[in-house]
Amino acid sequence: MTLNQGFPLPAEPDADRAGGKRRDSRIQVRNREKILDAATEIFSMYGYRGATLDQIAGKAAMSKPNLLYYFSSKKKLYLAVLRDILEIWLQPLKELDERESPEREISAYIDQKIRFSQLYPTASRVFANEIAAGAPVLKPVLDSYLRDIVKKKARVIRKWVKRGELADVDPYHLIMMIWAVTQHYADFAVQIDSLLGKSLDDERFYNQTRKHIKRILMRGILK
Amino acid sequence: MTLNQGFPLPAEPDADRAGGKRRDSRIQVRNREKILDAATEIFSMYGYRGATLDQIAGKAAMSKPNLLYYFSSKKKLYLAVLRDILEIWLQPLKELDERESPEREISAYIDQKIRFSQLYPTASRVFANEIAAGAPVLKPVLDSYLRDIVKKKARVIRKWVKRGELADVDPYHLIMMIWAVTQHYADFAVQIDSLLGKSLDDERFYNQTRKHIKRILMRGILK
DNA sequence: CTTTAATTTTATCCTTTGGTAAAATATATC
DNA sequence: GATATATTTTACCAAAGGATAAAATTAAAG
Repeated sequence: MTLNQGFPLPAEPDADRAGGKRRDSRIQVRNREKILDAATEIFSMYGYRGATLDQIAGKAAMSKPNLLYYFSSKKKLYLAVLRDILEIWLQPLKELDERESPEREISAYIDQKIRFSQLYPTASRVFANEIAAGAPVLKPVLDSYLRDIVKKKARVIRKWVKRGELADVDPYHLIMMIWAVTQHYADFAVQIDSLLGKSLDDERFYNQTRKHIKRILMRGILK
Repeated sequence: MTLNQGFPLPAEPDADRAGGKRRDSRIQVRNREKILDAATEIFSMYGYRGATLDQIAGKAAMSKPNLLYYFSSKKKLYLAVLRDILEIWLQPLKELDERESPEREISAYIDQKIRFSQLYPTASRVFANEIAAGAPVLKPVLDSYLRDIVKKKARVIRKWVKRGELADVDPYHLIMMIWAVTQHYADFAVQIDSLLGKSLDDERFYNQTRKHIKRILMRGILK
């Protein structure tokens, strides 16, 4: 199943690495990573427009011009962040396999999505922010790439339904329910912390959440 | 059941209406409303920090100083928007009534939430943005007011479980699943439009979505 | 029609922000 | 350790953004 040829965002026309020849030096790699982490966090809170390079530079513990040495513009930095996110966000869906049982496959899918929310809550929020802003950058990806994958996977689910292994559910709505519920725990982490004093970082809470989501959803869709 | 005494956000210390005595004139009311609508839309896309008064004024078809005549600062405007949202956002949950059957009550609750997503998708996104930003304004509300309501309603759900009218679900997770799924259709409307070419504005799609969500969730939680 | 108060516009201020230039410093290689 | 290259710092700039002042206009009341 080879659809995973690289991430479908405009390959940065180089430029992004403002520096010179001796590429990928130790310090280069480390600093780019530091910046991407900081940027993800700040973008996740304030969105593209609301984030400032000063904030990001601050969080990455370097000066703004220094940051701009690694990513020559705010836009390029944002694209780099989105590209990283998209890659890991898309992966799990691609793996739904009709030859396996829906019970096993959907269960595994939910596991992967909730794991993503646990591991990359900020990434999830950057994504949510981008969508809320009208997906100015990701729109083309949603309209083509994601659309195709989802369509393909909807067919898989439909096949399960036809085979009688699954209740008569609409594949698209099912996929979106899974996205909604799993992402919620990342996107609304602050709210959840206010209400329960818990987060997915807490391994006990993580497992309780995971099992609970699966229990309700699986009961809801299995025959 | 009187908990609904006014919205729990700091009552703006007047000031907000910059003008003089003859309050609530026709034009006053109309313009404040125009501004609140425009602000909700812009805040919903870019969050508090990312939104600009120029954009909002533009959308409200007036000049920035004119806007500031009605709301004396960006912060005050944001508070006014949040206050409106919170009020309608909180209402439905308050209505869960243990004396009725869970089937009926939860079904009605889902209906109200999805209706909210249909009627006020921008409001939903402003809320989501505020949470993503760390709830700088709403934190106190989440920590006190919302917390109390949810705790109270969790008790209602727990009672249903004890009575054997509901499967053994965790009340908090159930509430959050409902929030997650219903809000998703507002918060990720752009994504849904990309994937399905549909929105809740489409009455057919709205009903299909509503029924589908309810079918899966109710199957998942009813005995 | 005046007069008074409410609304809108114009001009302007100060701060923040994304970005650049160039000097200074550190790092690697010979 | 000298030289070339990579990295960081310092100083700045132009545009955008929130906000204010005061003049100009419009609407209400008598």
